Amino acid sequence: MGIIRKTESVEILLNEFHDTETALSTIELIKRLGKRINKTTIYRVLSKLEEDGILHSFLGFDGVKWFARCKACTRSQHSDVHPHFQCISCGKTECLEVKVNIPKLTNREVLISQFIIKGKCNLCVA
Amino acid sequence: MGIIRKTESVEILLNEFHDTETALSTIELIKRLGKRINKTTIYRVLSKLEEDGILHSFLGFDGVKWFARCKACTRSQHSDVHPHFQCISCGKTECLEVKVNIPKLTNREVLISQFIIKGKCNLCVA
DNA sequence: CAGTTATTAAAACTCAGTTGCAAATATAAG
DNA sequence: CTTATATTTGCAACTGAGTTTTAATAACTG
Ligand SMILES: [Mn+2]
Ligand SMILES: [Mn+2]
Ligand SMILES: [Zn+2]
Ligand SMILES: [Zn+2]
Repeated sequence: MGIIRKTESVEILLNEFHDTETALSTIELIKRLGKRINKTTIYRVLSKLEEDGILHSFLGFDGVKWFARCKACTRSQHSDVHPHFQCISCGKTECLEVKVNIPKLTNREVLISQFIIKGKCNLCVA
Repeated sequence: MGIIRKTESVEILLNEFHDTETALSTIELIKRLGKRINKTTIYRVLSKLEEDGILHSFLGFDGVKWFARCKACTRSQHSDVHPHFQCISCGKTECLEVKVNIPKLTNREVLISQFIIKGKCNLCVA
């Protein structure tokens, strides 16, 4: 059950993602918006936006949840299966628009996969 | 600074991994050993064994930490860069002995990567 | 065995995320 | 515009994995 009503919280959160291509962690969003929106609401709106295919999420190396805008997903079809890149220097975390090769596994059914890469981003490589 | 002394805790924990090829979560290990070893000690010994290249770790989809035996790692060289498979039915989590293709990224330095796949294991596919 | 140093248990703590519930507000009906 | 109703929100309390602190204990060294 995704978003039904266009509330202020929904608009504020959508706006954060409107400005940027990079992913945002729940922590960062609470830091930015915690005075305007209760953290419970932030978590709830984010997961509703994910259900609606507007955002997708993944876990960073530290186990914190990150969200990023979807390109072409709907409520029924989530097609954002790309790797994510996390920079150890500046923290920037982004979607990598490349195809993931999921290895052929005999006798196993693959449902979801998550590929996360840690390193130095284009701005932080010396 | 890895393991220096052969203590009972170290032996008990190593023994858990000796029996099995599959990964074990910290949660499962605390459930199994929590009456014999304090959970703090479990966490500490596990991370020391990881430093020594005896175990390697990764985060499951729920953000819980899993550990598995290394094949050919040392303190200085961790070479366990394979995907991990987590079964949604039985919970079994295992190392996949296949090569991961890390996508070529321009202007970025790759340090670590984690690839985790969720699905149904060989025993649970109907 | 005795001295030194690493390791352990226990309890308190941290912190991301969740739950329950009453108050607030968006939306639709009249 | 006003009212009814169902969704959404804020707050406070909670959960649970993992960490920190400190004093006691056990492993190594000679
Ligand atoms: Mn993405
Ligand atoms: Mn493995
Ligand atoms: Zn960077
Ligand atoms: Zn299974």
